Amino acid sequence: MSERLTRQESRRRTRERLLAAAAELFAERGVNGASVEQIAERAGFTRGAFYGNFDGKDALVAELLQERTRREAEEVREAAGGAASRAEAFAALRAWHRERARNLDTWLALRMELLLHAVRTPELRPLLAERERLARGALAEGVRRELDRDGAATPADPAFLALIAHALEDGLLIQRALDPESVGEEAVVDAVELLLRSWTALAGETGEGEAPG
Amino acid sequence: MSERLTRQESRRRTRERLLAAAAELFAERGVNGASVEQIAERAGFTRGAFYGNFDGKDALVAELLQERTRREAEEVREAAGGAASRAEAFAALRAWHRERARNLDTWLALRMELLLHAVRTPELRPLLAERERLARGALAEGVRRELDRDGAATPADPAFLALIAHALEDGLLIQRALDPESVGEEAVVDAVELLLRSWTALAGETGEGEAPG
DNA sequence: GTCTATAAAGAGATAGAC
DNA sequence: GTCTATCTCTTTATAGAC
Repeated sequence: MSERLTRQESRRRTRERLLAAAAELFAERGVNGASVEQIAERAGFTRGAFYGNFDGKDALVAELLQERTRREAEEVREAAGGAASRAEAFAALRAWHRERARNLDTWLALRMELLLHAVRTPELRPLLAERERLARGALAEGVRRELDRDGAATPADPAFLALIAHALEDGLLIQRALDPESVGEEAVVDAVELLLRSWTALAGETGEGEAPG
Repeated sequence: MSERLTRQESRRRTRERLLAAAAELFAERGVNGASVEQIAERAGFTRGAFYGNFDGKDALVAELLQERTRREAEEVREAAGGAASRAEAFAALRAWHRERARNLDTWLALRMELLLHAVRTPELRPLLAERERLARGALAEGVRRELDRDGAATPADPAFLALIAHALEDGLLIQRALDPESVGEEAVVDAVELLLRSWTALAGETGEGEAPG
């Protein structure tokens, strides 16, 4: 029985190495630009091992997408859990984005590759959509809390404010990837902070304590 | 001489049809997923015509990227030119985005394909970066004008506000492509309007007539 | 300028040995 | 489970006819 577990474990490790190699190559050369042979080779195997563990490239892509989506969803849950104060929340956000800024091109390329794949593969779309909804939901909770802390009413549907904040991540990272000179490393966090401040101001102006939506 | 013009004209038309076919296929199947033969066939030719007009697929991609970039830069210039009132400006923006929303998937996929290609091709990056700078510059002008109209000071560097508004386009379109249920057709325009209103509020609160950065 | 034919390389996938 | 060998199809690119 312990031998069986070892075999399962070995299989799991091989699959993981193949998935990691695929992620690298997809970022570098695109999903279509990376061949099965290149993926297997970077993982330290040959094509035989690949086909022994995956039904084909499409199956691997689908699994990679699921893996990354699940991992990101977990990170969102963790991030939403911690952070008692506003300062803490922003410190965490800053750390998170500094890490991401370090290998922006790689990370963004992979996200966009998987995203394009999902947009073109109807059965995978709900998976991505669910992850995005989750992230926006957590953000909406945070926005509501922050505005509450200031005693301000929410100046618009919190879900819409969260959508704006969330969408800004992709948008600003794209701008930075194209033109690093014009977009600072901390643009995302700076922008979210500015938005929160301005929404607080807007809420104060629109009427204290009013609660729309 | 008129014969020469005719030949030039004919060549130009062929190249344009090839470029248009390539744009369609890149959006549908990705740059790497679309073969030269498929491109030529959709344009109504064979591979021979393709290689008679382009040095290869890479050359066509580079040219497509330049063409699309130039066209978008022109649109930005036109949009920046017209629009006397705020209402006019938003009406134009709304029309523009309604049109874009109609074939969102196609448009976004092509933009992201070209964007990925540019990120991976160092010599093409400045081209894209320039176009983005131009768009942000025009937006910055618009933001400044709108806030001025309200007699409000600009609550932050107008370039940064413009960056936020501009980045939101990509970000929100991505969210809508993944999850149309949760993101309205007019999300982009609605968001920009909300941002303008909240920045006005923030400026009023921070101190009337102050002009930072 | 565009077509047909073809060379040469690369891709995904399977079979059989170990 | 992984490797080597092999099949088949697709791809890029070139040459030569028209």
